[in-house]
Amino acid sequence: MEAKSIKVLLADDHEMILDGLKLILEQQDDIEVVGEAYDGEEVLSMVRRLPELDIVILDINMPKKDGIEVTKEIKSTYPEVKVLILSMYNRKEFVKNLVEAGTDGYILKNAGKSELLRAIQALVQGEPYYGPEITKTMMKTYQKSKVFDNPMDVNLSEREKEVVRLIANEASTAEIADKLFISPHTVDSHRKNILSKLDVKNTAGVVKYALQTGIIKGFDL
Amino acid sequence: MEAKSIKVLLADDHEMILDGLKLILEQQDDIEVVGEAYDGEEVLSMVRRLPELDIVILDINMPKKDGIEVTKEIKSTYPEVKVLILSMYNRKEFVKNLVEAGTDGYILKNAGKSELLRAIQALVQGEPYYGPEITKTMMKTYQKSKVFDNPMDVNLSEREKEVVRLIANEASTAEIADKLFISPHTVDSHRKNILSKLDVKNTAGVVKYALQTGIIKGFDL
DNA sequence: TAAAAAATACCCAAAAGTAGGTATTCCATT
DNA sequence: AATGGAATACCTACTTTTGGGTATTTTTTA
Repeated sequence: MEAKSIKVLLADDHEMILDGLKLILEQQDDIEVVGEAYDGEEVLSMVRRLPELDIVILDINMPKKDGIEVTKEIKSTYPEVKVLILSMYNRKEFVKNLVEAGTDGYILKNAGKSELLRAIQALVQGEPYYGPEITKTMMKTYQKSKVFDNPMDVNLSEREKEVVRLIANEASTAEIADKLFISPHTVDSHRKNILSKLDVKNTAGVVKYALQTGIIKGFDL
Repeated sequence: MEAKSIKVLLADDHEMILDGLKLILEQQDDIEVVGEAYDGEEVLSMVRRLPELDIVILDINMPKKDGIEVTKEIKSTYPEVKVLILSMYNRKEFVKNLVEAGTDGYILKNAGKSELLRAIQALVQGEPYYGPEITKTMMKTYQKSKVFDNPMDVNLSEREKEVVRLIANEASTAEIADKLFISPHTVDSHRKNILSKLDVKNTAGVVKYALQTGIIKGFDL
């Protein structure tokens, strides 16, 4: 007999995905969806208000506060609440940051329903769950970066992120300098630092990174 | 009483989304999911094999053949089958191309379950259905482009798409020329044509377009 | 088969980005 | 008080991209 059902909070800014997930989970008689949120801040306020919450299922790219920040805040205040990340992408920096933030699980959206349920079961039993693709990514990264010599933090400063956003919006160095009220020389310096931090070769790499990590949104027609 | 249920074919390369959609639709007693596909070619072969199919629900970004191509092929052979596009993005070129391809409906993934059902109902009654955001996009574009003077086709040729992919993968003009066994001059020409076709200012714009339209995948760590 | 579209290739010049430095100031954390 | 990171700014030099053309060949389509 089921002692009590697993209480889940869902967060995704795509309503349809949210609806779908909800149905998948509600089909299970040992899972109960106790809340839904559309952005990071909403998640946090709901976590505060919901006692006995077992699992929070988070999309990485959410308005207001992204999955990484939300995870950190949840884990610092309610470490017993499990956090499962559901993401479209599989970028090494993501995985790294999320593991550091204290995520308990991470699966891709192109995983199936069965994997989702497996992940949830793992989490309630206190085990972490990382999907096979994620595991592969971690392995690769682990092999390459000899862990010790290069800490290689891919954390851009706020200013750098600002520059990245402008670059991705097709601004030139001169235009960026204008908008930020700084010298073009400085923008150049930022660009150089960004290239080396992200380990990309040129603007193309920066833009790709910006879109993939959600530093800029895929929307803006 | 229901004369007969609406037969739907689902296509999306993200299994979880597929599972979710399936559940949403199967909850409705007048809708029947008669097939699921993970890529464009699969969709086409299923459409051929499934008689009496009413609606195909398509993601734009699919492996092998994208939503636009699939729509065109379906519409040319089976014009009575309704095509509903489900997309993450709302880019004006998308909407334009899809309308031209003969789509019957287009909604965003951040629309809700209710809108999905409404769209399906509209389609079976022979009416087109475009979500509110899409309509807004169309209005905007319509206002700006005085329709007559600039045809402004945003259809990149295959070769151009190849170049775009390489650009987005951080290749320089010289490197692209090498890989494609053509002169750097030619690559330059392609770049220029791409910039003007996409109406973007620089590489950043090209990469953004590539990612947003799925010309390149968000995956490749 | 004629016309249009796509792919190819080149020219010149200007603008922008990349790569290697150095250096100062400000701010936070030890 | 000191170390270190972040932001600022400049220098030289080289590479790449962009913008303005023109032009030939191949492929597609009307």
